[in-house]
Amino acid sequence: MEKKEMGVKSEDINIDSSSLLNSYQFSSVFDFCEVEKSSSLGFMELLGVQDYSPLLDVPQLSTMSMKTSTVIASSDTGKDSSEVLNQQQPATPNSCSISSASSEAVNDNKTVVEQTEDDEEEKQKTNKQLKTKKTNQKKQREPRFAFMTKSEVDHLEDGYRWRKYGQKAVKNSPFPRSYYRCTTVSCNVKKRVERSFTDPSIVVTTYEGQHTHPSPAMSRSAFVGAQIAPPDSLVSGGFSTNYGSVLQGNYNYLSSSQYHQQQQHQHQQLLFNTLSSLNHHPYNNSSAFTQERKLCNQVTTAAFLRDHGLLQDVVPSHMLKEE
DNA sequence: CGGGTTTGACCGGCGC
DNA sequence: GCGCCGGTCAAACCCG
Repeated sequence: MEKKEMGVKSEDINIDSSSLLNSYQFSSVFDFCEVEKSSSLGFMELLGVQDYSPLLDVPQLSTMSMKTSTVIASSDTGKDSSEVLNQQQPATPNSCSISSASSEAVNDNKTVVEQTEDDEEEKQKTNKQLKTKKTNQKKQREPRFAFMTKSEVDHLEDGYRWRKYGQKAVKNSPFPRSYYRCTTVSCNVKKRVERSFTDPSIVVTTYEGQHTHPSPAMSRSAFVGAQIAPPDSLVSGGFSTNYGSVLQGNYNYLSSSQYHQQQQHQHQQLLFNTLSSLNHHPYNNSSAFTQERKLCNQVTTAAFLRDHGLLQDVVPSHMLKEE
């Protein structure tokens, strides 16, 4: 199948709909998330947007997001819609892109039934068949969140411990894709890491699922006294990433809702750091990039302003006022 | 020796 | 049905 140039075209977005300023800001999220409208709503939740229901009734919004979605999806039609940022090519070489995808039920049924056969090969075959039968029902995917990050290293430190379980060559790309699983037992979060081949300085990290536990770095923090550590300090509790320091603090004794909020905060922090790094992209003098960066900033501003009490303390004012 | 990585094989989904 | 491709498995290997 012929691969089509993908990307968010600025001209596809009706940015003159001033009467829909609020909607426009959200539509930017949709556009930059490069996801379908429905998936974008998951992203709204991620960003802490409580009430986005009015947006569903904005025809222009729907049109815009669907339009973009079509552009993105056109390279590989019929693909699993939950696979949003699995792009052979990034949206545009310089665009920032944060993707989210959601799916309903989770099927992590991987039970392998014990066999009493003596023949090893036969046993393995049978196991595989059973496994196949078990997972016969349409495989459901965990929610996914993708980040495009400008970074020298492929595997970005995010505070969790990962075990690599596979690596595959990516079609049309000289860079392989690595598959990681969270090492914590009973936590089936996965992550995919690949480098954009049109802009090798950008790493696309896709998280699948939600951690069922605090990050080890956080636990250490709690263990040594849970003090707020200076940024970029690993030993004293916080942890830094290649794209900036990620939140630190006490993860012990959190209620589930608090923990959920913390996780959300962490995602937001990752998002923020990603956008920050893109703000200093060397190629950001292109008009297309500037245009999209403006949108990005609006997106973050809009989303962050809706985050009552979580992010205002970490978002520098110049980021909020920029452009 | 335990935990992580590498890598070829395998499997399921999908398009033709 | 066949081939391609993304995702996963698991044996072999590596390393502290």
